[in-house]
Order: sequence, then structure tokens, then C-alpha cells
Amino acid sequence: MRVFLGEGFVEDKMVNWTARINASEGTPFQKKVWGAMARIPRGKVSTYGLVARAIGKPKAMRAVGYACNQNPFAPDIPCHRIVSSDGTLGGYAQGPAKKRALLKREGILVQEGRVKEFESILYTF
DNA sequence: CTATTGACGACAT
DNA sequence: CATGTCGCCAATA
Repeated sequence: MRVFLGEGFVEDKMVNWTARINASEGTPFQKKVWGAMARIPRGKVSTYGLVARAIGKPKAMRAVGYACNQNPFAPDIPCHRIVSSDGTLGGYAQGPAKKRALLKREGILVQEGRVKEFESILYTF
């Protein structure tokens, strides 16, 4: 099944976020980031750089981080599943403990600041 | 317009 | 493994 921009998952259910994202206050760039993030399934993680690549702006990983920080749909649009390129946790608006808790609830463990089995659960779009 | 700020990343040391 | 540097980009002041 092909997954389109704007579609994603809440829990395990596929949801189309397009209308809500478009109606939000975000800038065009932020809306693209949120739409891409929404596709990351439960149990997987991705990275700031991969999201940047997925929206056609491969060098905008820092700006992606900023857009994550502004995500008004968290945690349904799962910005907590975005981690750093080396598998370390990266930041979170509500603090690293919250990010770890959300991931743990999805079966993703963070040990010594690094996502367990990072390479094998990486979502690359 | 310029300057500054970040939930970054690649590379050097 | 741990820092530091530099490049990059969107948002903001």
C-alpha cells in the first residue's frame, strides 16, 4: 500500500492528517515536516536528517528540529520518534524523560542515551 | 535588510 | 569515546 504525504498512524490506525495540518497555523515548511513525521509507524524511529531528505530539503535538518519543536499535534503526530542520526535521543519540547516514556510505551528502549537496536528499527521513508 | 537562535550532521582532533 | 568546528536552513527579532 502506498502511503501519501499527510497520512500516518495514531496508535496503529492509519489516519489522514492532511486537512488538520492544512488548517493549522504552521508555515508551509512546518506542514511538510509534520506530514512526513505522521507516516512513521509505531515501533520505529527516524532522524531529523531523514525527514529533511523526505521533504526534499536534505540540508534542512536543523530547521526540521525547529519544526518538531513547534508540532501542535504531538504526540499523535509522533515527533518523539525523531532521534539524532547516531541513535542518541535528540531533544524534546517536554523534556527527555517524556520522550523516553513515549518511546517505551511503544516498545522502544533507550539505554545509555541511545535507542536500542537503532539501526534495525530505523524508518527511512 | 542583518543578526541570532536551535529537538542537526559530518568531520576533524 | 568526547569535544569542537563549520555548514546549513527556517523562524524571529
